[in-house]
Amino acid sequence: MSENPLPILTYSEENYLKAIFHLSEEGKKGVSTNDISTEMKTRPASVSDMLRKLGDKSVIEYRKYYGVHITEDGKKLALQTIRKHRLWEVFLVEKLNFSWDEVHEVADELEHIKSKILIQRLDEYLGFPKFDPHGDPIPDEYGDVRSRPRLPLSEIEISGTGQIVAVKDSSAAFLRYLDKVGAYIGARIKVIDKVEFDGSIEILVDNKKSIFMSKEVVNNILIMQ
Amino acid sequence: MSENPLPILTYSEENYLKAIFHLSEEGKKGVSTNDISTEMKTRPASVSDMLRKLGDKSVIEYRKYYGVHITEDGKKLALQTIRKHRLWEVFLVEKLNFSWDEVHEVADELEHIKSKILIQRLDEYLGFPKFDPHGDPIPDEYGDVRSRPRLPLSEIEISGTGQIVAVKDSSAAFLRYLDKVGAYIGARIKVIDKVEFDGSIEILVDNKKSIFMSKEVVNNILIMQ
DNA sequence: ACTATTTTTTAGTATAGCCTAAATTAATAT
DNA sequence: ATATTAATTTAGGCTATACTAAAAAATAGT
Ligand SMILES: [Mn+2]
Ligand SMILES: [Mn+2]
Ligand SMILES: [Mn+2]
Ligand SMILES: [Mn+2]
Repeated sequence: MSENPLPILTYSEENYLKAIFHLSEEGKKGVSTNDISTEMKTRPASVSDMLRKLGDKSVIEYRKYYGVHITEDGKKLALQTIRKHRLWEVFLVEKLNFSWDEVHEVADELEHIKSKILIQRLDEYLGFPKFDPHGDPIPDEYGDVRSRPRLPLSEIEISGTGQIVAVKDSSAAFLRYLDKVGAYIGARIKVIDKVEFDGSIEILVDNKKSIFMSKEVVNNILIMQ
Repeated sequence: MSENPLPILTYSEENYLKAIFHLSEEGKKGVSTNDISTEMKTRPASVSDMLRKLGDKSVIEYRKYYGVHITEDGKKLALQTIRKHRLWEVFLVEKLNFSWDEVHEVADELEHIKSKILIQRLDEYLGFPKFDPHGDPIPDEYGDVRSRPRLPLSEIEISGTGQIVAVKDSSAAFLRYLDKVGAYIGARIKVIDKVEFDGSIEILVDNKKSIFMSKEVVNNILIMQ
């Protein structure tokens, strides 16, 4: 049953693996060198180097020129890092009064602290939260994720209703925009109108405010119906 | 008044500088390459390399073959790292129920997280603590330290009394020994007897238990009278 | 199918941080 | 004062992670 122990990754390898994991989520195809390069803000040549290393450690399957697939071991490790990232985000928001647009960079550093007991105690201290401040599910220590069904706001029909459960984009700019228009995780929305021409829509938030949202915004809000 | 901004140090440079700062505390003389090498568990050749780099960044004064002195900038930076280290230690003990012998390694990682706001909020969240779990003073954000007068238990005369305010050695082995014999920060002690031959002493802790302590132990307990 | 374009990899270089072995300087002991 | 010893630095090498430029492979357009 229990195979070789999971390999130990460097700070940098953890970041690449996390990026590959996230890119794998969208679409079943292999992840391309260029996509990783864009995500990681490094040059493609550096990515090729790193892919060889991650391949050697068996956290990805790497066939030159054909993109990469994450392995089971890779998934476990990526989910551990994601778990830490999201728990720290909860800590920052719930305990240190950070706003949801301030936590990402700091969590990107904190996620690499290596101490099993630290994360267990943190989890306990936070009351075993299931979702982070952006609505993303927090994997348990075995990497199991209880994700709720969710779909982009753009897919909701006119007069359809639902609740904002997560955001796809965690950039400060986007989150501050949401703050400005009064949108937040948990808000109830109703689609009033959809403009086919530009993909924009009009919605009602908490049955109070009517807001126009561009396609870019609408694609990054996730709804549970 | 305000000079050039302080240089940005790498993770490794921060660790070396912190070590140099601590070694500077004991005795006014320059810190030797060998002492740093011992403290950092790296070879002297690696230390020489690093001293050149730290000298280039003006956080130490480096004269080849004559040991190093830390500069004002260096002191400020070292104290910032120490502040972070000790605040995280308080967090781990007070909030996450770590025992005082478990916090050192984790804090040695956490101390490098770069976020001013994080440390300010953490400080506030902890209630602006003045001392860490080992009794060491926590510098404020300007590097000012309000240290209390303290001297090694070995210096207390027979029938002298005092309170344990800090420990010099923060190793798990030493701290667990103190737990075992019922010594802790804040405990009141009275020296019953001193053995000149081996430097050991007999003390009364909280007027209850009589304990024999070796020279090694006695040198690492700090007392306020 | 063949060429043009895009993507990816390789080759070669740089920096940080470590190492060992050799050379150099300082300290010490007679 | 000189010789021996100890401390320190230099030289050269290794690995990790980046980079640019060039080569190679895959893909797209006709
Ligand atoms: Mn990260
Ligand atoms: Mn998040
Ligand atoms: Mn450290
Ligand atoms: Mn401490």
